[in-house]
Amino acid sequence: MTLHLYDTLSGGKRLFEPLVPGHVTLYVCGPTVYNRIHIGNGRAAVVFDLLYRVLRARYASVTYARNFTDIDDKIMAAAAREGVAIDELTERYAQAYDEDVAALGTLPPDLKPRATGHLPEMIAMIERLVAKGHAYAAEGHVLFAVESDPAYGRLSKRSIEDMIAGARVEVAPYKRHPADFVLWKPSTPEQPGWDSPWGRGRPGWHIECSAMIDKLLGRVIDIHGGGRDLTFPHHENELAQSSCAHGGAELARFWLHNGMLTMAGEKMSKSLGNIVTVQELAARHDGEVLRYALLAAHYRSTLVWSEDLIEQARKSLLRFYQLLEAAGDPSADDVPVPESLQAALDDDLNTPEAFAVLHRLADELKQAHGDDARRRAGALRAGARLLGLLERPAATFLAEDDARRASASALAPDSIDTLVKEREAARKARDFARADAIREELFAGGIEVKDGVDGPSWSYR
RNA sequence: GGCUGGGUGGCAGAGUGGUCAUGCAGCGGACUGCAAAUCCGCCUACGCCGGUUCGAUUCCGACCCCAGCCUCCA
Repeated sequence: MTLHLYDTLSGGKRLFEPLVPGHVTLYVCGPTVYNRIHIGNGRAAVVFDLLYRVLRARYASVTYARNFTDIDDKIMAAAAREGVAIDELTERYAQAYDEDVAALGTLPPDLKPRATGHLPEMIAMIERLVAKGHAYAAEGHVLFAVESDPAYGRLSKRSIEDMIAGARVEVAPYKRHPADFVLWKPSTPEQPGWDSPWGRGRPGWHIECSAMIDKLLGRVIDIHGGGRDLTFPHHENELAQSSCAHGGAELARFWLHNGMLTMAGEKMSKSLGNIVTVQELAARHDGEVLRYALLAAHYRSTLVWSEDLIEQARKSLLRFYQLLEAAGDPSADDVPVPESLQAALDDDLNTPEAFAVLHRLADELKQAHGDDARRRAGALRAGARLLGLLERPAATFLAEDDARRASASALAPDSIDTLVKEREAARKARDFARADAIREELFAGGIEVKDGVDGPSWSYR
């Protein structure tokens, strides 16, 4: 079986094979650390975590790097607002990021480079671009000259002319061309800065990724990932810088971009303010449920985020875990990933198809008995594990889900037991009107009573 | 305004030139004192208009609508 991935640059699915056989290099644009991330940011982390897992299952060695942008004007503003030092602020939110994405079931990347740790590399790359005539200094700034790169615009599929036509920003007077972008900019004495050939200053946004990729992963990496909204200008500029600095070499062999999350028809974004943080969601929902919800759509399409989506995800996982428990909760160790599921993920990470496969496996498991059921449960779990799901003991998930229902219920367990006993007594006396009234009361309180052969039992609904 | 992508059943969301996505919700039946769970069945789909074709939701063209990007953004 072969892995096919959609590449933004070539505009289609292509067979993926690493440049160096058996070893994959993956770089994903991480967060600018100045606040808590929202669930849309979480989607990117989960999507590329899934890719990481699929690659690791397939290749002997995968190096996954995800950066922290820890120098940026928004960070400076946030630090000033909160009255804390910049490094304190960035450290706090870098840790918060790690916590948030861990809650979504992501594995830590192999490398987590920070921009502030790579100033010499950035300065060196800017110097190289200046020397090659791709960049120029002006009024303390260093700018990349887009006209020096005939291929500029190829990633986002727009021409320099298009960009000028749609320009909404005022063009700085020192730019030779309106689309030229900043590689280096001067800092005032109060602003953080580093000494450079162009005076004390700080890097532009895009150069860090180019410099860190070059240093940590090599000139040409296999896969570069990030959100769709990074395609332009961030990735376009990264590509221009790196390829111009490296004599035209491609920066990445595959460019992967995940789609956006929307809330009520609009993109969830910090600037629009229509965000819901991962922290807030994780307090109310199981992280695995959130992960399932994020993977419910194909990673390239827009996903409509809603409470209903979360509830659907919870119900699916509840069903899977209940079936696993009924089958003795077998482990997936040494169980191969079902072929149909592997095929779904190998087709550009088709998670909706993968979920359909899991539900089919679950249907078959439900019909099975004994050893056959155990075997099928193991297969279900092995498939789900590749998605980073169903990795906990079933009893753990079910108990935690129950606890969440319990805390949402108005009824205390004691009074529930009392009511259930009362109802059972009424049933014995064939006072069904009374029994049903109690059932209604419990139901209203979020409790479902089930009459089994061993007597009644109840659970949160 | 420019560029890119998309419009699938109540909702979410895959996919395909002619037999099924899948999940949730809903409806009917079996089972149950009644329910729940389970099982069986049902339901309404491919924005609009043309074209290609024996046949198009799927290919082509126009149109309408939506989203993303063009400014920090996953």
